[in-house]
Amino acid sequence: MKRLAEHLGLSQAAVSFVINRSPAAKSIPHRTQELIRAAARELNYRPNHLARSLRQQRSFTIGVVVPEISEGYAALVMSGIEDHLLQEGYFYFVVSHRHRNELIEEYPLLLQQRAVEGLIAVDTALSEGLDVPSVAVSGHRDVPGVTNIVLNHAKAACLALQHLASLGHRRIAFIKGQAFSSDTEVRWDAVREAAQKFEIEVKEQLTGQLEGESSSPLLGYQVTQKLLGSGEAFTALFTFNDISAIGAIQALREAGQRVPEDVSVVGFDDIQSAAFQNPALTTVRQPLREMGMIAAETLLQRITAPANAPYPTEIVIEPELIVRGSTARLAQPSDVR
Amino acid sequence: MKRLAEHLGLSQAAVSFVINRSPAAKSIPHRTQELIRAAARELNYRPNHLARSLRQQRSFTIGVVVPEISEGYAALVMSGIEDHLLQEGYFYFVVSHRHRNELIEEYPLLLQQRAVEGLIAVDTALSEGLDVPSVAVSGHRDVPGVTNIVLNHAKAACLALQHLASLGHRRIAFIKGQAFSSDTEVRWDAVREAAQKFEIEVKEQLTGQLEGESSSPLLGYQVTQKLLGSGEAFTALFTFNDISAIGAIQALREAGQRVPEDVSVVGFDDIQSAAFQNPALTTVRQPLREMGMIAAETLLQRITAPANAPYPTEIVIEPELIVRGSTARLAQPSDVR
DNA sequence: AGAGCATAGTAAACCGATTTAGTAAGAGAT
DNA sequence: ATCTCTTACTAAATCGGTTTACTATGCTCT
Repeated sequence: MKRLAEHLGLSQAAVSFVINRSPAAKSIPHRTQELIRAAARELNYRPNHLARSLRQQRSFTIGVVVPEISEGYAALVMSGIEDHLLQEGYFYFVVSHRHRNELIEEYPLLLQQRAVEGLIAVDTALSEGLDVPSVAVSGHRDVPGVTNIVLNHAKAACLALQHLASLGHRRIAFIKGQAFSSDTEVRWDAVREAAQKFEIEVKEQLTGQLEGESSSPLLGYQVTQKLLGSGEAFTALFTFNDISAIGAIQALREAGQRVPEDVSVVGFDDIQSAAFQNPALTTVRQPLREMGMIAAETLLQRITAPANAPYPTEIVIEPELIVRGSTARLAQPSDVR
Repeated sequence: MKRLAEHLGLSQAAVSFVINRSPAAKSIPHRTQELIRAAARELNYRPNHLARSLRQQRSFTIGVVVPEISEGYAALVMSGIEDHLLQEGYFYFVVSHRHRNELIEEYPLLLQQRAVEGLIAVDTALSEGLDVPSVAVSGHRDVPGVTNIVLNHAKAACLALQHLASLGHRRIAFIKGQAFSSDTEVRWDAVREAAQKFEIEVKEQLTGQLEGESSSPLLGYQVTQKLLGSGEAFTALFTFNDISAIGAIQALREAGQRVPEDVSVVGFDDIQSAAFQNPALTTVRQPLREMGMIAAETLLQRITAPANAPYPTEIVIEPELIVRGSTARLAQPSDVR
């Protein structure tokens, strides 16, 4: 920019006014403005965003914290976030912590050092004391300064169990999420409540839990093998997510159970490949992309709002049941009394 | 930092020397250093990364350009990139262009404005005239300043066709990638060459092409329907990627063909869910995560190397054939003469 | 005593922009 | 002729650090 100003024989200030169409530019005649713009184009001038951010104390950058990138869940949310963010002229940093606690603590601080104007945490518990507005997708802890975007888990559980109950299922097995997943606890509470409502017994031996960091179908496969080995019969299985449902179906098949004839399976999330499984997965759809978009939108609103303006602490998203081929009516009720 | 210096009764320079452990700090006695560090900890001082980047002309930031985030392909590569980058203290911006040309042009410029020290383009053609070192994953155009990371497509095609040929298949259908995908052309050339080698005829009516922006199995489903409608019989299908293979299998089934008994299907990529399809997908594995890591590693090496140092223009990655359940020996040779 | 050197710092320039406060020149009003 | 107002800018401060060049003090050696 210094070169530009010199080349034009003007001051940097004048150039800056014109380039930024700042109100101060009104005192600069049209002809000069044209000259400046032409020169900028000719010299291929692009303002240095760092310098601008430093001076204006506006970086137009936000930080996104996710557990890991490969996961269908985070990728979908990110794609929604990105959609809204780039459209509004913001860029974002992504960091993934792989559930390592020291990283979960450290990354938000590092991001703030990099002058992000806000944070979006996906399936990650944010600690207190952040200096910037934050949004937590699937956040359930009540942290000052954080807006939680949560699914209506009560409804989600009802949709799934109602569907299974209406097909005649009473002996239902469940797969809970990993302990570190934010939704695990809330969803499990919702499931138990819904089960009570539909008078379905939740048996200890028929509840498994995903274990392990990765998000591979293998985890669901292993838990399902355990459930099958418990000796308790079941005619339906409600899994924590679609990925584990895929593994579960594999395990059921290998044990000689047909899906959905012998065992119905309901997944969760509705990831892209859910529709193209064989059989296609019946699942509780979380609108992950939309949740990402809403997260970004909410965050930007909070960033541009006055510092002490009130903000929502929770935004509830409605789930939807997508019925496909992995659930079917129970042929002969197993629950004969 | 100004506050810190005042609070200590020292100059900013002294504080800076100590905080950064710069060589100039050697003239500052241990006791004072301790004092400074203690105060920094106490006041919870965190240096402003923008200011630092501006002065040092080092942002420790790189830009990653991808077609879209939801795709399994890009997500896997990104996860490899992230792994290496964060470990080395770099952060990165992600932008996705969704195959819109003006964005493909514009984003690298915007990223450079944001002072990225390098670019990684995933399945995206970089234009010439970039000011920073760049790496293109699956880049095939020869652009000055760009290191291409490419799969050995010749080998990939051989692996797949050799496998099919050894199972007795001669009438093989092919699904090419979308025109905008960087690998499409190179891979297709490799396939034709390999076909010649194994004396397999590549018939016009038995070659389809994916069409459409999205990366859903639906695309593969539609192309396969066309292939089935062509009237030409085939006993094997080699698809452009696993996603389309999944759709293809669906279409084959609906047309009454069993996989693998009637038609063998070979996919490409080996995405996570490939192993958990039913039947599990035989596929040519691209080590996408490793490719991402290598891309990041190469880029950082180039960034820290002297400006005019020589750099690799191409790094070739070897594919691997993963045989699973979607391919089988041909029961009765269809190619009776 | 004076030169030479190490020690312990500091003042000020600098990175590349934005922004505030101010100025010089000319026009119009009185 | 002088005052005021507008026009068309400019000088310099600023953002928050890093870095270069320099200084003041004390010690050692001859």
